[in-house]
Amino acid sequence: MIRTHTAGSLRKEHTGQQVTLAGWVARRRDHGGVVFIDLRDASGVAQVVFREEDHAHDLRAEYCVKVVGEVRRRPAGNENPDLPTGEIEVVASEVEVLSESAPLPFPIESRVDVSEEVRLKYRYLDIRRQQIANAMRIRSKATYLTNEVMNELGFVYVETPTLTRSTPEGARDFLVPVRLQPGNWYALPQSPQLFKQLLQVAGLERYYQLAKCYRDEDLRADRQPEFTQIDIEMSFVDQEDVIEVAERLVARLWKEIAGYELPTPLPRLTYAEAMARYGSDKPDLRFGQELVDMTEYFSATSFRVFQAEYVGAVVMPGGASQTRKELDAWQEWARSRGAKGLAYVLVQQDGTLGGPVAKNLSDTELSGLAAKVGAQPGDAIFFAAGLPNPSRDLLGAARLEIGRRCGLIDESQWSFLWVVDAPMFEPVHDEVGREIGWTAVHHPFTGPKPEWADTFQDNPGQALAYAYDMVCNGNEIGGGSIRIHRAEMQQRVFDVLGISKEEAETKFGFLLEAFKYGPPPHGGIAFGFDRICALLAGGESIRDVIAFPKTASGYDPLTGAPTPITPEQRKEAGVDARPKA
RNA sequence: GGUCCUGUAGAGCAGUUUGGAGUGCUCGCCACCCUGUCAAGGUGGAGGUCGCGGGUUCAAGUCCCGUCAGGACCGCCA
Repeated sequence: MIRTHTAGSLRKEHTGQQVTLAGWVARRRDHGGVVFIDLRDASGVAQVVFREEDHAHDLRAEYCVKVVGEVRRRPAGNENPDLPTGEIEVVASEVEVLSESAPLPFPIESRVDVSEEVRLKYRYLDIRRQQIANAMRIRSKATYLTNEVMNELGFVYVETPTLTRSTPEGARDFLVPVRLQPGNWYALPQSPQLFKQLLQVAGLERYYQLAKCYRDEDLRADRQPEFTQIDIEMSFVDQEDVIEVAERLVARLWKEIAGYELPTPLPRLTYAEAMARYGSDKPDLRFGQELVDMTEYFSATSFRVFQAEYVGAVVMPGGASQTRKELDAWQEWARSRGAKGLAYVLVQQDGTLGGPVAKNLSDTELSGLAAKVGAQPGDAIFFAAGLPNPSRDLLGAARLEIGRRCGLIDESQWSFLWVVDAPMFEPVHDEVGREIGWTAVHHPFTGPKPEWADTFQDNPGQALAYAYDMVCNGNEIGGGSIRIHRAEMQQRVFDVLGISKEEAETKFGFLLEAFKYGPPPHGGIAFGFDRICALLAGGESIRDVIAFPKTASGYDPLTGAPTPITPEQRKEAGVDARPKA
């Protein structure tokens, strides 16, 4: 090594030692006769002092330098208690510029926000910033811990192919042309789902992998076209076994990285309960404002809007003092989510009820309303009425918006839970809204809960899946299920989904074939590793914990990918080859 | 596919409502001064395709149309 010490490790115990440091010029404070340089390397920062004969005047921000000097205690009164190395400084006797830096496209040592686009274009500079570097280290630590825990629990790490077969279900595939077989295409895996089940047939019993997954769908703040899952599958288990492994993994990650003791076993909500109380299948339990079911309360109402299959309410504390403009903005907000609007009643300070909806309600309805929904004087009550699912979705979204706007969410808190007993199927609608069949909520290999094993096909809308999602602070961070391992049951699921024997054979034939050879009962779970890291790093976006992320249009500002290909590449790749009929 | 927000010097912004000279702020950059700073300080200076194209107008950063890029959301993501 061209250095003898790292900058951030120097302490007063090193006083008197001759050291050689190597790193970057983080800051320069030039007083003419004396120049201070904050020298940064991966370990931290140390102050280097230059006297006028040392030519430090020409050093600039982010020059890469080697410095030889003597560690000494800072003169009394000049210590910096804010720095770990603040008791000492290095008096430079020699400085060598290892490489110069052009003027920076954005400041590295500063707190100002820089647009993400510029940061991503110069991501290598962005990662020099402490916050991003820290996020990278947190992710690294999470990777090590995951491997540690899974190893301790006896799991076998298996890598599965990233050039594989296109699966017509689910998300859009990224496709890769195959030069050796023009007209045929690989797909990048949306997840290793089928492989991990095959590994159960293979008898490995406990499989895991940090798996890259690829989905060609529109992006969001928490979605990238390529992302990483902690993928886990186990044989001879039921739901409790998978949940226990999942909790041990997550508990270790949060304990070692966030210093948080996971309160295991985690609380559980059924899907139905989560939807009824929070209007979400991934409720954020860090605040209250639960939904109130008002269907019964308004069962005899003469107000047309509330003569609906479902009427629900959510309370906004202090919401009665909103201006007309703010209340109109809520309507606009609801319409932007596809709703007709968001009915509201304002509870005035004297307890009387105001707002356009109030005059449509009877005296009886008005008199008990505030008490029924738990509203105090000064609050606003929002209502949604109509079909249960979209109404609850709207109220659930309103609840989150209320939580954010009213500052009800304690950001220092962690809230974990399981959401279990999700429906197995949901109806498929045609263009005019008629139900024309069923689709799997999870995927077609998800088993029914034991009590639905024999009857799910008779009542697909009611049947519950043997599935579980882990939720943290309103984010689904992992989800899994107990799989179907019997051909007979799988066939009944395909029947419900309207998948013919021939179709199933074409799409999943290799899995069904494998299941002829003594498949063990099995189940598993997959965690969104990027989201977990983002939560642990305290970031808003998973882009913060991905070294080289892409923008919302799938563009990489650094490399410029994706790019056009040359006619030669196009020809050779066989992109335009006609498949044999 | 849809809705909304944003685009002005290397970075972060103001200016756009009510059209009138590229008008301004903070940081950075360059030169000089400065021996105890740590977001150092001081003096001076450079730096602009107001995203791009078109239109209206005597005149457009500002108004209109289109387009591109970034962000957020809906659809989508088994």
